[in-house]
Amino acid sequence: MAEHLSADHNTESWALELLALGDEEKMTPKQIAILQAAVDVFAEKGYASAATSEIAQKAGVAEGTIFRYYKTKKDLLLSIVGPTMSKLLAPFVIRNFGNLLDRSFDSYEDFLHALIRNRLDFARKNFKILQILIQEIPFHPSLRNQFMEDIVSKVFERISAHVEHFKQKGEILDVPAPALIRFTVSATIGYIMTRLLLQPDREWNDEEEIELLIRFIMHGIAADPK
Amino acid sequence: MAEHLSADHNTESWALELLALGDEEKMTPKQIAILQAAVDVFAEKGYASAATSEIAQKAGVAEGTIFRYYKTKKDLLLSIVGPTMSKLLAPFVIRNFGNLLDRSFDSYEDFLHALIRNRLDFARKNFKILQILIQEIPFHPSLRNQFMEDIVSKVFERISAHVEHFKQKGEILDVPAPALIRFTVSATIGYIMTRLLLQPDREWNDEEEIELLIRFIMHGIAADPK
Amino acid sequence: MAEHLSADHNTESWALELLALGDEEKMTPKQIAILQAAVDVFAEKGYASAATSEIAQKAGVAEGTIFRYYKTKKDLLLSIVGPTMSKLLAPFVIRNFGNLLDRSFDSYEDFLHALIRNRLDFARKNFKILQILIQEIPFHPSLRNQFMEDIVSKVFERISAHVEHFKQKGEILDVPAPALIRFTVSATIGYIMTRLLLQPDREWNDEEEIELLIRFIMHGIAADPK
Amino acid sequence: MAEHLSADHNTESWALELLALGDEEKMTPKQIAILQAAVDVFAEKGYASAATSEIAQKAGVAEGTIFRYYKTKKDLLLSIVGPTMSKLLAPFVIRNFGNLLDRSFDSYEDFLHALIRNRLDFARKNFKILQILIQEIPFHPSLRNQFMEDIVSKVFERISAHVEHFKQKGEILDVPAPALIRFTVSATIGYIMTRLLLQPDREWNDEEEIELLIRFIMHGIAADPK
DNA sequence: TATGAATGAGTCTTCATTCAT
DNA sequence: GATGAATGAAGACTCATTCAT
Repeated sequence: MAEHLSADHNTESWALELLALGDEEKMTPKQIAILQAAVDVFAEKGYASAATSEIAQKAGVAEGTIFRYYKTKKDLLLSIVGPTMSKLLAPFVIRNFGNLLDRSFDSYEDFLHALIRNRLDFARKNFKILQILIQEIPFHPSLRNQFMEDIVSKVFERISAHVEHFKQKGEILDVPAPALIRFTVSATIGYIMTRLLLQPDREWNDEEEIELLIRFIMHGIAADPK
Repeated sequence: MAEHLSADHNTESWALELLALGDEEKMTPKQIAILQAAVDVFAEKGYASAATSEIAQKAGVAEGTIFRYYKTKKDLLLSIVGPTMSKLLAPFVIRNFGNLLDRSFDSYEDFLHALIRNRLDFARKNFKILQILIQEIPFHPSLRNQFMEDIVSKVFERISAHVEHFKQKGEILDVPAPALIRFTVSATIGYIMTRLLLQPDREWNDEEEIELLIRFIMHGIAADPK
Repeated sequence: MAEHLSADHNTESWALELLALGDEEKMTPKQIAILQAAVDVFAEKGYASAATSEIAQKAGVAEGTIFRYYKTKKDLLLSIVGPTMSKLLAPFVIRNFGNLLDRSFDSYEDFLHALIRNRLDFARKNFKILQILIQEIPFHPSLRNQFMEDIVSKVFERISAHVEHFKQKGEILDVPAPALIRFTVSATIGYIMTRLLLQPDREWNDEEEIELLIRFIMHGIAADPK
Repeated sequence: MAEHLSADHNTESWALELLALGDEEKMTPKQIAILQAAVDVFAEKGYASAATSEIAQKAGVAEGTIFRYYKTKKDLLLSIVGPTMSKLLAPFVIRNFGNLLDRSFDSYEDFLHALIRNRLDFARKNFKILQILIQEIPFHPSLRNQFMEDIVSKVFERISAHVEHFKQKGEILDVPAPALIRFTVSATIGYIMTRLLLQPDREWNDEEEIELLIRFIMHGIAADPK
């Protein structure tokens, strides 16, 4: 699992291997143009305010062409956010053969480091789509369900395994896992959102910030707890 | 400041005093009905997909009546989220006469406790409006600006004052305030969102959870912090 | 029943009394204009090829106005043909109190005479709508069912009563009623359609033609029927 | 003429001989498939609501292929109903060499019998196309003209010849031929439509029904006219 | 003040037809 | 010949907004 949570340049290579089906392979240039234009317009205007005519124009195709590839505007939305939601989940559901898990990370710090870097890279690469996803989840039951059932519960389950593992090793507090996970994930998401959404133009030294964040998560912000 | 960050029953009393102008005073019953209906429909459908006709129907007024009070649909939106955005900010911008701040909280823990309780109560009371606000901020420059300039920067500035205060007292780590604040706020928002949005139906013991959260923020999740 | 099958100038007065609800009373001038325009365009182009924009234009209203009165184009169609279908049926389902039936007509000829005149007048008055009705019945299950169940079977049932009555009186042949009715109705419809549809411009002496038709129905076309 | 009005198994043999040009000879399998699919879809949906894409799919050809054989959708329609309209007319326009007519039928009853059987068989074989034809005649002037000029007037003319013949023989009433023909044809069409369209699932004894129908046409429905 | 009928621009979607392959 | 991707005009329908009452 260390591999698919690594933050190498090919971070998402596993994803491509796993999810390539239906992705931008086997797609015509026009279809790719439609998808990219749709991502842009959905992100800028929001799904409901996005006009298929504008998407078509940005994609350089006739409006009717969109509907050859996607039966409805909603299909277009789902074909964008659906696979990304799966990719969001992917690194957590990779099968860990044998007891790979045990040897995966030497410490919770290492796990955190890989997790944060990996998801930061993922968010950077899929920024607009994630934006669309977050905006639209409340209004599309299918998305909402997929998110709650697949993402929230499965990610929780997987991280839970790690957390319990390190709890048993005595590395982290023996308190309920949900609270631990919520805290960890909140801090991570908070960093990523500030980094990419709130202050994208600030100069960031990611490595330092992540080290600091991990220190916060592990030891808090209280001074010298002696 | 202790007062306006307290979580008493009258938590928002200061808000009423400060922001009453334009609020539900001096409003006709019809206008109040319109606002309430609009909040419901905006929250359920999203601004763009909300029909003014549905709002009118739910409010029990004629379609045209809405436009007597609000020139456009967008005005209606802004009249809902604008004041709430101010209220979101309010507890942080209350003038602290003299050096009230110094004596406000005995410890950062106390400050955190008041902050979390207060904002949780606020979020609970204004749940739907906050939902609308978060949904619409990306699509309305006026909201976006108000949020970035008023909320983000001013809240940051105020919390920053507290943080520096406790940093000088040697209670918290001498690291850049932005990271400290981001971490604190992320953990707080993460709790509130889980509490109200992701798992509202779970049984929550808020007092215990908040205590645990503060312990996390202060001392992290590592076991045996000696 | 002799009354409502009479062919007086006020032939349809009973219908107005019975079916006035929802008819052109309580309608705004615009709604009436829409209905009339729709009848014209549906009859001329057929339902599927009729454009709501053309109906709006002919009615002198905005296109959106149509949809204030009729949720869909199909609703508009049904609101036109539905009531007419009921009126088509009406003269046959009037309650005949007591044994009114027995005394209604002195002979089958009298009955035929009233029937033909009455339905000819009705067809003349509702020519376009009947045209639309016939065109659209095959493609709208709701119309089809209404037609088969209400019209065909109920009209059959009512005429059947008359036929059996005169059969018992020894006026008409003792053969299965369905064949008798089919024959009578076919001859009647054939006359009406030739009269109004195939050769509307020919000069017609309706009274003579109807007398001849009744003679055919009663005694056939063979010469010297001794 | 007795031949082409007979109801033998090869009833339509004359048609094939006469109208084979442009019919299913010299046609590629694809073209035949297109025609058959078009008949099905036109009959089911109506011409205006039929999608060429659906026809192509049902025919197992590409959408573009249809337009290789038929320049427009309307051409496709006309190529279906046009020849059938001719066939509808055919048995009446066969040249009767010499005075064949005189010896054709011994009686008007015989003529009627052949006519009814023949057209019933024809209608059964061409049910869907006749359905399409009747539906579309009002909306296509070319069809309308062809129908009014070719069918109505020519069929009238031919039958008229028979009628006059039997009138002179003293077999049928000496009243205007149009009324006689209209009556005869109405009764015939009424039977065929009931038989095939209104109650196709009922058990029919065609021979008996036809005999009864002829009796009605010849002698009416009045009991014992002595 | 409040109404709600009326508007018409704008939306998504369909589909006959074309044309490069 | 045969394909099917691409087109774009046209269609049904929605909805924020206006205005006479």
